Amino acid sequence: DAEHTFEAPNPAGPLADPERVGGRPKLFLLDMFPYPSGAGLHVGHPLGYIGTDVFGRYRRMKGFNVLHALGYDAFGLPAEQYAIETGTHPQVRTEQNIVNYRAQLRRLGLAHDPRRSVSTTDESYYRWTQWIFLQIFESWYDRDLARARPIAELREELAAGTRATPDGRPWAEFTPVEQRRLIDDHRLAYIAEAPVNWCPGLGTVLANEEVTAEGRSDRGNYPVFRRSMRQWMMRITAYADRLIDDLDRLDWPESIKTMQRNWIGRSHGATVAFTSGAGPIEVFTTRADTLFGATFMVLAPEHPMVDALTAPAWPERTRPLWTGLHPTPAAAVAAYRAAAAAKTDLARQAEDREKTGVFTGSFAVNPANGDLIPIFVADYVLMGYGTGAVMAVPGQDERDWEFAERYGLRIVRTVQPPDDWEGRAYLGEGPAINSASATLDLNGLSVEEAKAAIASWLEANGHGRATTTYRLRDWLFSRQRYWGEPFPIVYDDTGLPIGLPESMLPVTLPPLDDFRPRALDPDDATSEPELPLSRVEWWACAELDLGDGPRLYERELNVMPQWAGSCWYELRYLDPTNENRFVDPEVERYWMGPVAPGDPGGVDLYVGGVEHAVLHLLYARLWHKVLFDLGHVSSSEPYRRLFNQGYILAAAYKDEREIYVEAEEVEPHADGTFSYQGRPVVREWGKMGKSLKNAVGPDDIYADYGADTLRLYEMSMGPFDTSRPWSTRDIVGYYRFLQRLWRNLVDERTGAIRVVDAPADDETLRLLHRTMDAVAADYEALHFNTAVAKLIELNNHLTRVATGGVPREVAEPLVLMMAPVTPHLAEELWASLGQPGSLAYEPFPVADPT
RNA sequence: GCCCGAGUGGCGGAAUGGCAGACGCGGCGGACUCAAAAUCCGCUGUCCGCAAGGACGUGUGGGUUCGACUCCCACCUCGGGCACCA
Repeated sequence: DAEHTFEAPNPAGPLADPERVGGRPKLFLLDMFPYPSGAGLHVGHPLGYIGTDVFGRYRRMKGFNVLHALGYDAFGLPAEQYAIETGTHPQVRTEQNIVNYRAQLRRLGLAHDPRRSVSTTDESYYRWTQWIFLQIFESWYDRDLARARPIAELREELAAGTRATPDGRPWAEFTPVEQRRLIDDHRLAYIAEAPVNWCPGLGTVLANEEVTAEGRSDRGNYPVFRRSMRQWMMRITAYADRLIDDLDRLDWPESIKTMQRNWIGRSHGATVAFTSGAGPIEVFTTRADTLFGATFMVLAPEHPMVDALTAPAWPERTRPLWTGLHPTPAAAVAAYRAAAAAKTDLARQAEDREKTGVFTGSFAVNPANGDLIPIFVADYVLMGYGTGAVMAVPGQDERDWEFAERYGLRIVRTVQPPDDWEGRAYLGEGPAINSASATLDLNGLSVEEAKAAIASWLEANGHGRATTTYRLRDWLFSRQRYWGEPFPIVYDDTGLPIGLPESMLPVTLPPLDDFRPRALDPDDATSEPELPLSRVEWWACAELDLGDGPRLYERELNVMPQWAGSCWYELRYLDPTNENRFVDPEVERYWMGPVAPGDPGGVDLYVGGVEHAVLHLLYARLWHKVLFDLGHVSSSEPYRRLFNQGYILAAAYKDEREIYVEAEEVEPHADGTFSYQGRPVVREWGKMGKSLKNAVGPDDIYADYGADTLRLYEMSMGPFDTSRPWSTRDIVGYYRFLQRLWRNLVDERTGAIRVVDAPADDETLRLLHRTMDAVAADYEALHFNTAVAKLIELNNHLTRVATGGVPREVAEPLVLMMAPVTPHLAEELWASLGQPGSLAYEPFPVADPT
């Protein structure tokens, strides 16, 4: 039955077919699944899908049990934005879009297992997204064991006294609410009042990863404001080390690994305590060796100690430059803080990095030499990194040098620069200088030696210790929108969150006609988010029996971010109809389990664009690691091998207002210029899509040339990992090739097969075997463009020599070798050659070694 | 500024130490046709030459090697990522 050709058997569970699993090797192939946008597919979308399909078909012919499926990532802002633009409900819109996508993709002949095509918006899917959320909510990170554990175990340890409470009080003396708060503070999914990215234009807060360097929203390009709000967070920082270290075990492009490493931003250094009138001020530094050169301190404006450090009056002879002409330090600090708070990240960028700050009126003691050093507040120090305070060493830090110059602060070099050094702060290697006291002498030591020496001195004297900090922040996980997974969380009258029992899942998204976020002024930082789900009064407050009789609870009214569903979809592909578990453990072990010591396991090949380097690919790793820690999966990473396919680029045209015009309607001129509706436009190349108005739909291509030609063309345009410009004109060459191939094997007038049983000549045989070798190697290496070139060569040779008919011993392997790229044509030829059934599982031709 | 990646005909690209330009587009010429399309055959890096043939040629400059698109050094250009992260 052709309908079931590409159904991959599981070893267990509802899709089990142990006989067909047999002793075959397996291949789990995965594409980054699409958002089913209303605009439909363009020819750039399926490039990756075709590539994985060719590879999957090839491996199937090599005897592999291949799992290849495609689902839909349909929750989230893009789907909702589109629904708002078209005035249709997201539910309706999403269903229509998926139907449309399925139809368009079906024509491409992708060998997917249709039983496994899930949508993140299906109740049967997001029930498990909520279930996994609860697993995360009900877990904490045990730093000693470096893994997540069930929260119940933390409660037991606290109750038994084997783990101390933060303030040392016995657990039994905590009130029930205090106990819950303490537990909640340890959860991997937790609620916190924290600085977040508030985007009024989208009506929601956003994750750091969704905000551009310009301080605008990744989607829609609206301004984003830093603001403190109470939100759900995921404790991704607990996993920072493992997320970095385990990259070494992954077969991923080095560039993506580097991006993740940079995003996590691990720095080894030391925290050093400086004594002050308000108590010790902790700073983080990667250059503790320069401690003798710390001539002032700087705190972020939001630093909690700023108030306590603000002196009642200016010390005598404080320079006007330091006071900003304010009568008191308090006035100066208040004015500076107000100015800093009013700035968006955008404004901070626009200021061109000019360092500003204000003196607090108080001093700290440099522990190395006992010097009294002034304490400043300045916004070039960020509260979100390290301790939010720095020891300023202008001699060895460019930013501190700039600040010191501007405010006339002392500069002491503690590393000897080369003789010809004409620069300012010196960051390079050199012997330590000016770095000795009665108890410590670093002079003459190299940077590394000095770091080691001072680390032990700090530790021994109680002034500090070695520490590691990360740029990575916890993941902001709630959104003030409608079209997302509801949290499986309710609140009782304490206002503390309660995870719903598994029996109450799914918490279905209630129908809501007025799903739009309230229109807010995108530039108004002070506006408040409004939760669309709060409009559903019957739902927002629910009577539930959570074990102590029916009571009223408030539901969580935020929804999950669009990334939630994509954090685990590959696992659901494995066991899409399982109603008892998100995935059967045996099924997961079969498809994703580690195959050797040191192998993290995971999907065998994951193909997608580079744009998810620090979003989806980081979040999915986090979820997977939590599931691994809790024993729900055997693989410690979701994606063993990652491959970034290139993009299809297309010419885009901008008019004199810098606005893109419909590329299809642009007219080229003989002199190389272009015009649109009579006005001149300028050409550029960019990723095909709606925003550049340069999308080419697949339907015309299907109509003119057929799906096989489109597949063949996209695979031939260039290396799989390289972006390449679309050129409709070039397609005809591959169409001609397929026609030539057809005519070589089939008489066009009679429809009779042009295959002869006579043996092929030696030259043809040699070429055939060379081709079999090379094409297999190319498919294996994802070098589809060169595989096609070699098949064309073989066919061109046959066109020349086999005028009386093609020997069967050449025709059959040629058709089989074509099958991964052009399956429709190959199947037809295979049938014409008198072969029964599909060639999908025919062995791929193997070259005769002689 | 820092970190990646890439520069080869008119165009997309091939060759990863061994005949540079496979394969495709486009172009030129020819066959078939009343004609056109389709198809088939031949040519198509640049320069000199009627030709045979010769010289030059993989961003630029150097180096390693019997031999370099390929390896090394420096630079230029383009693309991507990060960017007050202490």
